[in-house]
Amino acid sequence: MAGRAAVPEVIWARPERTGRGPKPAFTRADIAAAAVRIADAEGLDAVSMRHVAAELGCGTMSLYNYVPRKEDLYELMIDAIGAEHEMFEPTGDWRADMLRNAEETRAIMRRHTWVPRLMPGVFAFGPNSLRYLEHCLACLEPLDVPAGTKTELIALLNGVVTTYTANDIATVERTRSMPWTVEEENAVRMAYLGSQVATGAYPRLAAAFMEQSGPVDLESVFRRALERVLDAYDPDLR
Amino acid sequence: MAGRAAVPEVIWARPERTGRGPKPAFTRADIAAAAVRIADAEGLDAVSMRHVAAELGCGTMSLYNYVPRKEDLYELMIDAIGAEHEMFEPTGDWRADMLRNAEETRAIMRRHTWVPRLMPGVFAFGPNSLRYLEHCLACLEPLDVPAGTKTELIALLNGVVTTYTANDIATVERTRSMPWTVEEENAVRMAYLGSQVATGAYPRLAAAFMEQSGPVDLESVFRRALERVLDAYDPDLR
DNA sequence: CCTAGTTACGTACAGCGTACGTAGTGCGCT
DNA sequence: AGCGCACTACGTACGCTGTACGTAACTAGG
Repeated sequence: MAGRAAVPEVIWARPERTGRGPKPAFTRADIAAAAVRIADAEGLDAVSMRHVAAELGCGTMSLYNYVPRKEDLYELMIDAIGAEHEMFEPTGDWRADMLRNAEETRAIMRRHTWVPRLMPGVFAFGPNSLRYLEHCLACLEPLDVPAGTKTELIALLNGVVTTYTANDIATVERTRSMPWTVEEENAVRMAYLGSQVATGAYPRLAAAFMEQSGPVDLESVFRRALERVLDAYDPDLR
Repeated sequence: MAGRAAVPEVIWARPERTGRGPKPAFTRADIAAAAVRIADAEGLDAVSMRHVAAELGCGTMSLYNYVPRKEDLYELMIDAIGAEHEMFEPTGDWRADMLRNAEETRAIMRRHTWVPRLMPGVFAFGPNSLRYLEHCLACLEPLDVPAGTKTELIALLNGVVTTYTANDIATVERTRSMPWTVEEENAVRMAYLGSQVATGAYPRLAAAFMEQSGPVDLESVFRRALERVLDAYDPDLR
C-alpha cells in the first residue's frame, strides 16, 4: 500500500521504480504524454485521473501508484512540454539566441493552450525544465553580467512570453466545450469594450482606441516587447 | 426562469437589475466581496457556488440569478480587487508613478495570493480594471510615445509583476490545506534542487548557485526588473 | 522458499457545477 | 384595479471529481 505522504514531497525526487514487486506498466513520460494528449484535444478540464487512466488503459486508482496527487500530474505535464524546446548550439549572439528561445516558448504555448493556466501553480523544476534553464545559461555565456542577472533576465523573458501569449490564447481555452466559437466570443467582448469606451468614462482609453487603425498585429507587438526587454539588459546600449 | 445563455456573454454587459419582480437581495459587489473573503481565508479551491451562497446567506441556486457561470464569479473577484488600487493624482514623473502602481499591484497580489492562478483565465476588463487602465494612461501622459506603445508598456509591467509575484506566493497558495508549512515545503524543494545541481548535469546552473551568497532579496530583484523594463521605454536613455 | 514490499484496482464518499422545476413577488400595462 | 409576466428564490437530482481504503496478485531479497 503506497499511501499519500503527510510530509512535503517533490515527485522528481521519487525513484521511478524500486526493485521489488511487479514491474510498473508505465513510465512517467507515458503518463505525462497521455495527460498532454487529453489536454490538447479536450482542454485542461478534461484531464481527470479517471480520464488519464482510461487513456493509459489502466484502472483509475492504479495511477496513484505513479502520481501521488493530481498536482503532481500537472508537474509532469509542464515538464513534458519542456522537452519540446530545441536545445540548439549557442551561436555566440546571445540576443538572437534568447529571441529564438522565447519564440519557441511561445510556439509551444500555442500548441498547448492550457500551459499558462497551469504555470502559476506548479514548481517547474523537473529534469526538462532544468535542462532548458541550463541551455538558456549557455546562450547567455557571451553576456558579461553576474549569473544572478542572467537568471533574472531568463525569468523576465519567460514572464513576458507567458503574459503576452496567455492573453492571445485565453479565449481559445475558454471556448473549448462551449457552444460558440472563439470568433463569436471575441466579437461579443469587443462590442462590450466598445460600448464602455463610448460612454466617455475613459477618455484616454478612448483616445488609444481611436488611434489604432485596423487590427493589431499581436506577433509584432510581442516581438517589440521582447526587444525592449533585451535592450534593457544589453551592456552595449547603456 | 433565467437560464444560462447559449451564446457568449460578458457579465458586465448584463444590467445589475431590471425593474420587474422582487428587488435583488445582493449587489455584484456583495457577491464579489464574499467570494474574495472566502478565497483569502480558505484558498481559491474553497470558493464554490455553495460556499459563496452560504457566506451570503442564500440558497446555492439563488446565486445563479446573479452569476450565470462560475467563471463569471472569477471575473467579479478579479475586478473587485482592482478597486484596491489607489488612483492617485499623477505627479508628472511617469517612471515614479508607474513604479508606484506596480508596487501596489504586487501588494494586492500578496494580500490575495489566489490572483495569479485566476488571471490567465479571465477577461479582465470590468469597470475597476478599466478605471485602473485609465489611471495608468493618465500617469503616462508625460511620456511622449504613441498610445499603442503605452498600452504595451502597461501590459509588460503587469506581466512582470504577475510573474515575479506568482513565484513568491505559489507555495503559500499550495500549502493551504496541506498538513505542512510553507517553510517545510520550500526546504524540501530546495534540498531537491541542491541534489540535482550536485549531480553535475547542470554545470552553469551549479555555477550560478555557487555565486550567490546568502538568501536572495526578492524585493530588490523585483524592483531591479521593473527598473529595467522602464529603462527600455525611457526616451531619455536611448 | 518465504515474506515483505510493490503493483493493480474495485468500491465508496464527500463535494463539485449546474439543469430543471416550482413557488412566491411586485412592476407595468391595460 | 387587477391581470399577467418577468423576476427572485431555492430544493432536488445528476453526472462528475479527487482520493481514502481494502483486497488480491506478483516478485525480488534474505
